[in-house]
Amino acid sequence: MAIPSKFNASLVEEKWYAYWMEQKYFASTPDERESYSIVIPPPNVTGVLHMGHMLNNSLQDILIRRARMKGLNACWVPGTDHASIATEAKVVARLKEQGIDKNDLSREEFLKHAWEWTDEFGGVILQQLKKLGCSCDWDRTKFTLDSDMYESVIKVFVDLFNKGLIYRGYRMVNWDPEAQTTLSDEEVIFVEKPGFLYHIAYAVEASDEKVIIATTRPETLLGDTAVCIHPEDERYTHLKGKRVIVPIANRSIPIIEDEYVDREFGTGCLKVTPAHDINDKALGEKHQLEVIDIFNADATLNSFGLAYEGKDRFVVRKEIAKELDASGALVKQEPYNHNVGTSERTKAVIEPRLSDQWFLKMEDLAKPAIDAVLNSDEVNLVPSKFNNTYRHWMENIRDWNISRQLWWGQQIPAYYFGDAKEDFVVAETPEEALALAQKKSGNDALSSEDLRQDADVLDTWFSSWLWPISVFDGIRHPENDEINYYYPTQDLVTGPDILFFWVARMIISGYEYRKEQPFSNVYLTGLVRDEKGRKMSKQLGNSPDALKLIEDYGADAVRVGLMLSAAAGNDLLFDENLCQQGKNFANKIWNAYRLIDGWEVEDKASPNAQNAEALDWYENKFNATLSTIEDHFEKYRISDALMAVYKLLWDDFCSWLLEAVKPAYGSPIDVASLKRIKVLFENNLKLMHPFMPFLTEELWQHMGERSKEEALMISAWPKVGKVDQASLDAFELATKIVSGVRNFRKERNISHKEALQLYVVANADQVSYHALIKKMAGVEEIHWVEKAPEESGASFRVDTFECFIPLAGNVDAAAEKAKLEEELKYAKGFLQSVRKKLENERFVSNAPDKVIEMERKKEADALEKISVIEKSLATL
RNA sequence: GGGUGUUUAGCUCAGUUGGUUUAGAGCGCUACCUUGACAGGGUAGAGGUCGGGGGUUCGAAUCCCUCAACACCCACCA
Repeated sequence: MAIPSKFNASLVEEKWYAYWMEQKYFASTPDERESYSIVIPPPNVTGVLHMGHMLNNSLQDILIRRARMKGLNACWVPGTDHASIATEAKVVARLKEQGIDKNDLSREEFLKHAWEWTDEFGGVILQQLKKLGCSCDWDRTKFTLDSDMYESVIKVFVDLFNKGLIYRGYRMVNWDPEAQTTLSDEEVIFVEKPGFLYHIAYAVEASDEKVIIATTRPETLLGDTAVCIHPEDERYTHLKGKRVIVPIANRSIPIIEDEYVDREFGTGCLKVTPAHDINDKALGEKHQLEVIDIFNADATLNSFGLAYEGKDRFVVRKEIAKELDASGALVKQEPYNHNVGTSERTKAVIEPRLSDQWFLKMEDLAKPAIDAVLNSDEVNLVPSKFNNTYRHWMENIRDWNISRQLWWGQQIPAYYFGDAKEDFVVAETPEEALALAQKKSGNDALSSEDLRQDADVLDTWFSSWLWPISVFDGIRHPENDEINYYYPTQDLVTGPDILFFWVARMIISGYEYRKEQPFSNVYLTGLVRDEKGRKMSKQLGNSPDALKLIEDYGADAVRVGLMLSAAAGNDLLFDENLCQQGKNFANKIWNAYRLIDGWEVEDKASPNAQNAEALDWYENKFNATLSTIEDHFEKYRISDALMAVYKLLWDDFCSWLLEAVKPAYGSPIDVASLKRIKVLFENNLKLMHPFMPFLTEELWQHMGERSKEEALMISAWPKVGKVDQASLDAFELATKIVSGVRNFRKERNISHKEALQLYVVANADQVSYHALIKKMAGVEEIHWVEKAPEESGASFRVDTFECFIPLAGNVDAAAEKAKLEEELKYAKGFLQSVRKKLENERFVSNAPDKVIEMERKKEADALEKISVIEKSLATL
């Protein structure tokens, strides 16, 4: 059967994926084997596969496939996240296109639209992961809003509330006026924006004097309830106890004193707006100031905005500046760059706002999670440099604002039954809530009609922080077989950008609800950047279409391309050339198979010398490499592991082994050698399979008739065999001789086809792999001699052995001499550097014996080499 | 402002507690070869005073100090 000379990925990928699925190879159920589980970082349900997903899911697939082959019960749980803000924003935008305003809909109507959207686009990303070859147990696919997952979240909320860890607080929060919801601190991105520092004069009451304050937000002066000076600022001492008039508003407010004021900044005089600035709020509380909130939820001004009511904050800023200028109150307006908080999702400028929110107390919860990473090593961050970042955040952790003013999410299970602040109960169901409310109010007549559930939903992360537990239903049924079997999971692969959002919180919930870490290792990938080092983004348009890449290069090639430059924790500069390299590699392996497959077989022939030598060596080399690969995997050096496989296959297997055993054209290979080669090739395929699942499965099936139970993906990972280091060293010497001869040919333009005679000044038993040297170097005969023959020819040196090749034609004596002299110069220089050390008494007396011994050996070798070169020079 | 980390060949990176030949890999580059697996191939080669300066040591890419550039995280002074 003719096999095409190029590997065509598109012809095999779908076939094998379907086959693996049919055979249920991805599925896992608890059994007597040891478990190995990974939970996927759930992508947004409406998301589309991008390079970051490709990277971390390739990594997860590599880990899970290897574990599976190692005989562990491997389980990779896939799923998606409802991503409350992002999804709700998309749904709102879509409704807007259809001419529907969210505010005109009831909660139920809106949720119906949101579910329609989810059903339509949701899970596309999971289908895309299949194209990449991901071996997830799809039967276990979870969605954070599935009813069981929803229930788990509610149960946890109620539990934490009952433990006194969740509380309701009137706090200043980050308000996104566009999404009209609260954001956690982590969702606020500070961006440096150009603005102005406005110097505004406030008239001192009952005086002609004015006091100048500096602000970047003149529009908030309508909410001012004090002006603050530093108590020891002599410039303002005379103003203590006086009052000033707020321009425009014409209100009288007090001058207060606080050391919070930085005397160096601006005018050293600060206006205080407790409703709209976190620091001002603190000042306001301290000095018991009035709070005037001037904004509506959409950041337009409310009735406190007076004439500006209904206008947007940024419009008002300009107009107020104008009005102040007109009245002479605007003293100065200088350009000033400052950091402005913006919403991660909507990019809107955040408005600090006071409102009722739900909070989770974090300090005590965080303690076991700090210990797990920093002391007990129950959770291991890879690379460990993130430990410091983790510590810093965890030790300064603040209470988590978990409520969001959205509809898409788990609705907070708090039920209000009266108007007083404490007239509410928290319960898993409305029925339980009613009972609790009746009890709390002492009013048995209270009916479900009288209960009003909190309108807010929970932060998305409040459901995903339970992910490793809830996917195994460990919240609702803490003793079920699955959670007991699969939890804790082993490895988590994700980006460092969600170390706090998600990873830290999962560790926290793990200890709170399972008394155990959720995973042992966290592999933190880097960001995928483009070849110029820029972050990939839609705006820049520099993010390649992930699916197009798979189409163009094949999934295996893209996986290899990504892994080649993906050291843990380091950003990777993605270059499409890497996919090309992956594709070339796939093709190389494909052709290695074609070669083996095309050989004629001779039943009777017994292995010739170089076949036996080469095969023995490769078995050895394979084991040595496997052992380093295992070491790389243990340290999560995945790209190093791949590189080791890459070199084993390309250099050792193809360039040395196959070239060595390749029969002459038209000649057959002996059956024994071929059999060994095939076994070795199959072992190679196993090592490559986690990286290139499709190609390897295809070739595995070509290797022979296989029954269904013999798919490569469930075959046994090779075990590290014995490594004979001396034999590997001997092979290396042989390859150096081969290289020497090749070099010799190249320098003199001697064709590879022309057979040469090789003289080596050595005993035959000092060098191994004679047959292999002859074949690979195109040498007809190796002569083991005591001294180079005195005839026309040229020499070269390998280690301390002199090699000589006679040449019938003219030898360029001058060129040979120059070359030898160059070599001599190097050897002498080297000798000198070694001797410098050895002649240093302090070195000899202080350095360990082993080091000195090594230096002496270097010296002896150099001396011998020098003498060999000098002898050669003399004969010229 | 505080913190963490990075800086080694043209590019992307290794270099494990300072010492196995005056630094390694992959890609790229150069020359040549190649009509019997693969031109997406082969063989060989060039290319680095390990960011600058100082120090410790018999010995430093590796440890210490200092400077510089870059990256990320945290906080945020109106």
